[in-house]
Amino acid sequence: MKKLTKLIIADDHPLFRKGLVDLISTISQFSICGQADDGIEAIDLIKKNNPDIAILDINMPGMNGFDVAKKIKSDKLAVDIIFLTMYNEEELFNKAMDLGVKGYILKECAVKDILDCIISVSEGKHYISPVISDYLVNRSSILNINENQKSGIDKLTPTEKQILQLIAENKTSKEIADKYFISIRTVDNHRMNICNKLSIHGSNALLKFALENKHLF
Amino acid sequence: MKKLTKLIIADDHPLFRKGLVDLISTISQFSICGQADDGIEAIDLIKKNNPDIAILDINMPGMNGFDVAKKIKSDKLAVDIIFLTMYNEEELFNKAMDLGVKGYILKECAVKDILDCIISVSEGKHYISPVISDYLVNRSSILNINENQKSGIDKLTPTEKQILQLIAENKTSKEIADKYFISIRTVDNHRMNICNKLSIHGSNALLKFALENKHLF
DNA sequence: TCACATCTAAGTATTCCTACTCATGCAAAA
DNA sequence: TTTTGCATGAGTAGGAATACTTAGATGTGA
Repeated sequence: MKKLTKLIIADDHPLFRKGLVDLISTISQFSICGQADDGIEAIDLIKKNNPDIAILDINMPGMNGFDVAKKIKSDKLAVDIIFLTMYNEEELFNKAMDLGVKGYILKECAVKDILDCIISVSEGKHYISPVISDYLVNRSSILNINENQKSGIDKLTPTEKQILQLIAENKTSKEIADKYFISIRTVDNHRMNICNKLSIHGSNALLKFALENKHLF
Repeated sequence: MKKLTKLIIADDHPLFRKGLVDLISTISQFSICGQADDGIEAIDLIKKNNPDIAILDINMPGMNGFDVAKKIKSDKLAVDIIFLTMYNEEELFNKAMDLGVKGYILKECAVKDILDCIISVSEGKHYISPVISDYLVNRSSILNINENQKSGIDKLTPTEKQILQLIAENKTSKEIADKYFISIRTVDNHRMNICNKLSIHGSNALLKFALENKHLF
């Protein structure tokens, strides 16, 4: 016999909430012990009903999902969090990860995925929306389009790439020069040539570029 | 009736390869049309046998998995790639994503996960090892330990956080000063105070910190 | 052989950031 | 009320990166 898992749901769209409730109700293992319109209500419900899992919409009036997750963390409430969101932005996803969220699914996901997520989390596992995986993957194609065409790392010579690598590793021009037994002025010239080839300008432009794109070379 | 999916396997550990072959052979849908000891052999096999999926170990002598994936991409070979690796490092994972790899699993994964991965990819979907998801999630705890205790962003005043934010957005001290109608010297002082509170030193140290940690504030 | 790319190096100037010290005004807390 | 924290501003110094120019050495391919 399965252990009963108690859930609360917080979402400011009543219709969506109803759909979710209906979906979860089809599984006898789950019991919904509360529904909230916003984050503040959600926190109240969690403290009152002590659910195992809280399904939180990120975008809510007043306290949003992140605020609720922070509150749960700071108050050390024993509840696992699932974020349910419309946005698949990397920033949001990373923030959620940093808050220790157990599940992260997009509203556009298939019903099966949403159920899978709740089941996984109820079993103590993590679950991240397949679309997010796809997103992480597809990031490559976007990046490749942007960067193969726009930034043209391809245009760099081997030496230039090597130097760019070291810049990304926090090395100064002097350190690079010492490492290869060449003059700082040579490194300077390479830096300038790289800047020109990549069409980047301004203070510390190369460092910024190198840090943001080091996964590409 | 299911369509037959042809695979090739490249791994420099014969024993592991045998285990994998035996595992895959239990599923009639799959047919292994080649095995390779290293990357060069893998490329040959792919060109000769035209498989649907190539399962590549990242760590191989000569051409490694990344080299093979690059070659596949540059030669526009119509084969989906699954990376099978011992290392769950974020850098490697991100690089794999950027190469358009369809599946990414760790050797430590359960047999079921490995099969799930192959099946998913054969169905045209992506599959990323659950351990990687866990890794992405657990990164938070590591980060939180490292950064709540070590870096102490908490110690910063609101103004200092605001300035740090702008630094992360590529603003120079002058731009920040202009934006808030304050003197550059004031911004300078804030920068120095931030550096001291975070115990960071060196050229462009703040910019580096801001870029690497902007997801935290 | 000639042209071209690349690596090497130096000159000069400017801007930006770091580092440290000193000082004033304000508001909240002790 | 005095102290403390914070925001504000300036002086001075030096290190580092950008920006632009010129130029010798080397190797490759046409």
